[in-house]
Amino acid sequence: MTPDHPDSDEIDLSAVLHALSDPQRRGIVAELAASEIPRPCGSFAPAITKSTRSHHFRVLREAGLVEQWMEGTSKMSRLRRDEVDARFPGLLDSVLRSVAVG
Amino acid sequence: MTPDHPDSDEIDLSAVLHALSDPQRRGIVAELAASEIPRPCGSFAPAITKSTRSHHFRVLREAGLVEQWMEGTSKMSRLRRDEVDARFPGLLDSVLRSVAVG
DNA sequence: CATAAAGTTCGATGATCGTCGTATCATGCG
DNA sequence: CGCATGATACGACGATCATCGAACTTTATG
Repeated sequence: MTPDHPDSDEIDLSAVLHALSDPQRRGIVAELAASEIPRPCGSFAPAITKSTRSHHFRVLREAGLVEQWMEGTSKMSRLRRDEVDARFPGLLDSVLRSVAVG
Repeated sequence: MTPDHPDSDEIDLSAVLHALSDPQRRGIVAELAASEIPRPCGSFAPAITKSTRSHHFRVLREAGLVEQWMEGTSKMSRLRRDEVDARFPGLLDSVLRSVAVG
């Protein structure tokens, strides 16, 4: 796997919770969870700048929440649901359910 | 309720996740969940300073995770498990289970 | 090759964070 | 009252954060 993607068993709880504590990033994760088909970064959070979005994706990737790979000129993103679930069972589900609530 | 304690329906997800993203605070919450009987603040996280501990408890209280009240010269703390569960079902459980993992 | 599109990188800026030490406040006890 | 105890308030410090704009890289396409 490309660099900056931690292995399943190296996903850090503090990093995950910190990554999810930002509403912008939580929105990206929620969208990613809802679509299930990989999408380019640019199709998320259109209200913010390219550089800010790039920063958010880096945080998500380094926390282990998202896998990314190049496809042409686009960088695709996928939610690492299974890996996160394997490390912290139920955490992602409860957070995603909470996003819908409040 | 004393000030700085948000109502159940006002508990903010970002605040909760941010509060739980700090290992020190996560340890306090885990201890609080394990004991179930209220304990004074001073009996937690003995490695850090009083003022730092006071800061952490304020973050936890303002996030809605902990309720505090005075008892003599001690300030007691209780995990607001039911209130947090009512707002974000399963979230606290999954985080506490994750604390045990890694 | 030239241009366009999609992201990254690099400061920079203002805000927030975790930690500390000291001073302060409230309560209990002699 | 005077003193001890438990906790908060107030700066202060370095670190990190979210955001931005401008410059750069990479890939595709004319």
